[in-house]
Amino acid sequence: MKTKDDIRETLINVAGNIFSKFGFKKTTMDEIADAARKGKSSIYYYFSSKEEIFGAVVEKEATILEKKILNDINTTDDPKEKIRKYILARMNGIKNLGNFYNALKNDYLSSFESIEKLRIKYDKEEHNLIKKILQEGIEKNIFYIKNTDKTAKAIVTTMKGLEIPLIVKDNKYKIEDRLDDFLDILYYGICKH
Amino acid sequence: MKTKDDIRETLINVAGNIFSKFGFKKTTMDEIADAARKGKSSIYYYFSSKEEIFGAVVEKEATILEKKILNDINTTDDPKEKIRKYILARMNGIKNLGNFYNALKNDYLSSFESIEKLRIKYDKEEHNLIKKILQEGIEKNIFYIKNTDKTAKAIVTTMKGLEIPLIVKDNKYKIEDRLDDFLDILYYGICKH
DNA sequence: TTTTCGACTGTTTTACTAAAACGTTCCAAA
DNA sequence: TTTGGAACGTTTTAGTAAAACAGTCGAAAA
Repeated sequence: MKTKDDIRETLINVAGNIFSKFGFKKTTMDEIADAARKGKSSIYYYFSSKEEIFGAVVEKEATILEKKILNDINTTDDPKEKIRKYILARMNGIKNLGNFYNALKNDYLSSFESIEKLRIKYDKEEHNLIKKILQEGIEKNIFYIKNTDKTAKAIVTTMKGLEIPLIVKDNKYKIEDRLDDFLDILYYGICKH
Repeated sequence: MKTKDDIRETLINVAGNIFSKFGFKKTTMDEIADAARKGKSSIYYYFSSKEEIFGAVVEKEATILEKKILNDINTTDDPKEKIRKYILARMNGIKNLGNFYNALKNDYLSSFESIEKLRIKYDKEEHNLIKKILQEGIEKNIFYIKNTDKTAKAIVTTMKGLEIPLIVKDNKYKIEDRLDDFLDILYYGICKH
């Protein structure tokens, strides 16, 4: 017998499939209900609104991405390599999460408060993770960084810049091709020493 | 007596004011004509289409920005300082040019071919300018760079990332506050040496 | 000859409306 | 506890006639 949580999860998966295809606005509660073989109003027994079920979908995807990233960076001990793996995993994840993010943007120009809160939460986690890698690099005597907080901020912002071609759906853009040029600057800078 | 070119330029200025306020789509040829105290069809004596006069406006603004940038970076001989001045001038310029760029984006999702060509042209000029500064730095024994072309590409991409908060109109965002953290990484990297 | 513009053309946008679809609630049944 | 049919108020859509639009033309003014 299926528990309440099981059905909730099924609904999240079903809804996720439809949302990723049609975006938030063009997905109707009826469609989700039909695909889940339920009555439309039954969904309201599990979620209080369309926005809430969408938020649950996004949160699930983000959690999967986070796990994948953490897993990837733990395949190495070298902080330099960790940063590399981090950026690669993140960029590849963005391609998928970007679907949801974009779907939102195109539907409503302003996103929801609940999603915005999620974004801020993951931004903070991202910042802390980078910071941790940097500190690890300092301890291992590999990095020399005056202010890990500011440096992490700079790296995160730069990474967001790298992401744009992905979100704008520039298909010919290959991260791997450019990543090493970036890392080279990030690690060693351009000044003589 | 005003020459044809004089009137053309007046029209560009008048149109520029209106375009920057209302964007491409919401600006009508009648409005431009009225503001210039001309009949609408007279404008077609100077420009072949609405798109052409818009292109002329954008080109003029871009040229002004380019002059300002070139002027700024020539106030110093230090390549490091040149890059700093370049980014500052560029970012501040984007705030204004962003008006036009955004106006276009919000009106039509896809921009015009003619504007796209301009963008590509200025992207190339930007790349070459950065490359020139880098080479100057190498000659002066300040920079150590394996591949100036790839490095210039990396810097330009990073700069585009820095621009986003400006285009998204994040008013509290101050470039100056973060610029030096970026430059510190760009110049010296994060690795011990 | 160079420049201007009123009148015109075909197309696109707007303003309006009624009908359909939507998210959400309610409540009785399972 | 869980389900879904019916109903509610709101939003979106489809359709349409009128207005506004970009662009043309040819005659007149400079």
